[in-house]
Amino acid sequence: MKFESATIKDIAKALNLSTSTVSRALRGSYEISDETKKQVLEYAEKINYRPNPIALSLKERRTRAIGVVVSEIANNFFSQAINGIESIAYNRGYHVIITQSHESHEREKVNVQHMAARGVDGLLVSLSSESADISYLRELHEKGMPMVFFDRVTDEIETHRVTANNYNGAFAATEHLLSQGYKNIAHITSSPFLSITKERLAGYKAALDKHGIPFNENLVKYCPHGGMIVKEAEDALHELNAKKQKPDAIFTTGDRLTIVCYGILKQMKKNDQTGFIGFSNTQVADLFSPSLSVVRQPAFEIGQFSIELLIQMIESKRPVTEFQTKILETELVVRESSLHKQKKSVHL
Amino acid sequence: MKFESATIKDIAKALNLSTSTVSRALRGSYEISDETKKQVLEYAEKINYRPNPIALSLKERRTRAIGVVVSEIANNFFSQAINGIESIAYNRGYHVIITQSHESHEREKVNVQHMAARGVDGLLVSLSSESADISYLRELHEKGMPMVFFDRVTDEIETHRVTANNYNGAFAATEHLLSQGYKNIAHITSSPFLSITKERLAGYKAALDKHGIPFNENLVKYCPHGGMIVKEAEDALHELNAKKQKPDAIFTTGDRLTIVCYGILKQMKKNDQTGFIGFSNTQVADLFSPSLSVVRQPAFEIGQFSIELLIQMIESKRPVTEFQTKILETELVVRESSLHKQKKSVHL
DNA sequence: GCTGCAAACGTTATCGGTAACGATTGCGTA
DNA sequence: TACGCAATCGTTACCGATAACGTTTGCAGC
Repeated sequence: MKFESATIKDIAKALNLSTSTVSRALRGSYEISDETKKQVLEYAEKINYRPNPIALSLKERRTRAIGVVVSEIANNFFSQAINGIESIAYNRGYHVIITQSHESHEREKVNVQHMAARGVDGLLVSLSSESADISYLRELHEKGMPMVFFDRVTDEIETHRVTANNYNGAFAATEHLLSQGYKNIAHITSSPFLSITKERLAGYKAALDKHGIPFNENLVKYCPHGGMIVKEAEDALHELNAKKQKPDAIFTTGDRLTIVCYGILKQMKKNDQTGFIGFSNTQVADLFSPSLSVVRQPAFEIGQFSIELLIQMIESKRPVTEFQTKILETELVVRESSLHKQKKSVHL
Repeated sequence: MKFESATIKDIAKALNLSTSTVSRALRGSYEISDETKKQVLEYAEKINYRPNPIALSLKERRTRAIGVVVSEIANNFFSQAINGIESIAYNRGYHVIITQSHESHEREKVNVQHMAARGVDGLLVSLSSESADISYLRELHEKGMPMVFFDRVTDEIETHRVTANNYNGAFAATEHLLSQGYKNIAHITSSPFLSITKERLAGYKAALDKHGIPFNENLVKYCPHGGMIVKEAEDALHELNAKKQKPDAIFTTGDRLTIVCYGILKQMKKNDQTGFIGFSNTQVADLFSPSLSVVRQPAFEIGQFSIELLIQMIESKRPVTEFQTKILETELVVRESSLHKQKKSVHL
């Protein structure tokens, strides 16, 4: 099967004109007489002519398309960020191509290279948890492909970055748990390679430090696939539970990981005894039982900032050399899960 | 900024050959001497040559890209369906371009037409709730664009369709509520234009009929935007609650609408008294309180079937004239929310 | 030596569109 | 009359790749 569309040539033939005359008439060039313009426009309208974007891309070396790589769209943070991206892109005349890495470095690479070859004008990248080697991105960047990192960023490539204030978010969450009287706070987090993991760990440590609690490495558990592999989270929780001094509270990172851990905790019937808070942008935290306290990231705004910066780079005449790192504040939303046991029991 | 890539011309110039020789050498043509082939391949490897897909698309009139339109990716059903689509497309060498209509007919049209113009080889479409007029899709279809409808389908266009068994799913859910002793079952659903709405309503009616309960039109509430506009759901629930004979159970359709309604019901403090079940593919139904009974659709498989059929059409030599409507069974997952009050109180 | 033929490569048209450049026409003016 | 110029349109090159067709070799065979 083949999908055929009217071309400028069809118009030219029908009206006995040259293709360039038709082209100029369609673009309203002053060189074309009003009468010819009218003829061309009317006929184009009649046969529902649409310029072929592929031919245009080839000629103009731009596609007005922007590529996005995230780990999973079935993740509230990313789907909200994508909505932010689209909200701006749409009005600026750009189309958004979404791809998923599923936390696989290989998949990420294939997607990025395919989009690059297909001529996207720029890339918005949130790295997969496996992506230690990003040389392929660096090459692309050196060849002049505009890119902006968001959420999971890297300092190996000099360009714009947009993230939440992961340090502050983690600090606030940890301090909140401390303020509720929890003293033995575990931290379940994603791949240690990720920027967000490091920043959140630093915030967690700093809050402990401020309140004179020594940092205990054994209370930090890494789930490299961020909750995509449930067993990683199960193992983490069971290991924590096997300690002689069990943690009395848990602080998790990552939308998916938070939900998964909370589910496992419920299965273990520990969710009424253990303080719990996590990074999550879920819209149903209120429906959980106990309702779920979260650190909420401004995902929509992160998406908006990212694409603003990207479009700015794309449309810049000169190569951009000054890059900014935009950091947006998170929001601590306290619900039942992180309140102290005594206080919680009032609610239940 | 501009992103430059090596072309066949660069190779030709460097090796003092013509572009066609290079082209043929790269494709391993018998017309090219082994020595030349070796030279070309080595140099291509060295400069990391990748054929320009845009030029190829222009020439070959195919892109190996498939366009998908859904209402929202932040919807468990759709994100799971997309994962199913990708799982097949990836292995068959197709790339997937995802777009969202946000339940807007206009947006859907723009997205589809852009993808068509950009030369996707085929389309996977789940209609927006506003899409009463699909003439633009019919035109595209008549011009030979392969398309498969999934989930929200139409019988105005003769092509493959893939859906869940919405009738059976609704029937089972309603009958289940009846079996729990509920007698006054409300039905909150999406836009009346949608195929899924009609099918589910029919299943609901049939179950009532089977059990001798008269159908009451006032117990059916439509939320045309499927939960995207929360007020629609609020109004529906408040209207139902204002009746002198309040419904004792609610059956909802749509991932988003189900979650939204359940949240409102909780706000109204009615969720412990009202039986509740809804179409949803959420993975956190267990975490809700009371845990949420759902009709689960085989979203991943629906995605897989859809793209299988689409690729089949795309790669068919002759125009396809025999179309199938694939209907996959749903799964009734009973949890606390739909159990009868007495039984439920045991659990709480 | 001439012809025939195959091997190995170059030329050119093509996809659809844009733009630099050329060409033709009519008209005003020296 | 001839020249310049504007108005209006056509020709052609180009973007990157492929493929039909053409061309240049060298060598075998008569």
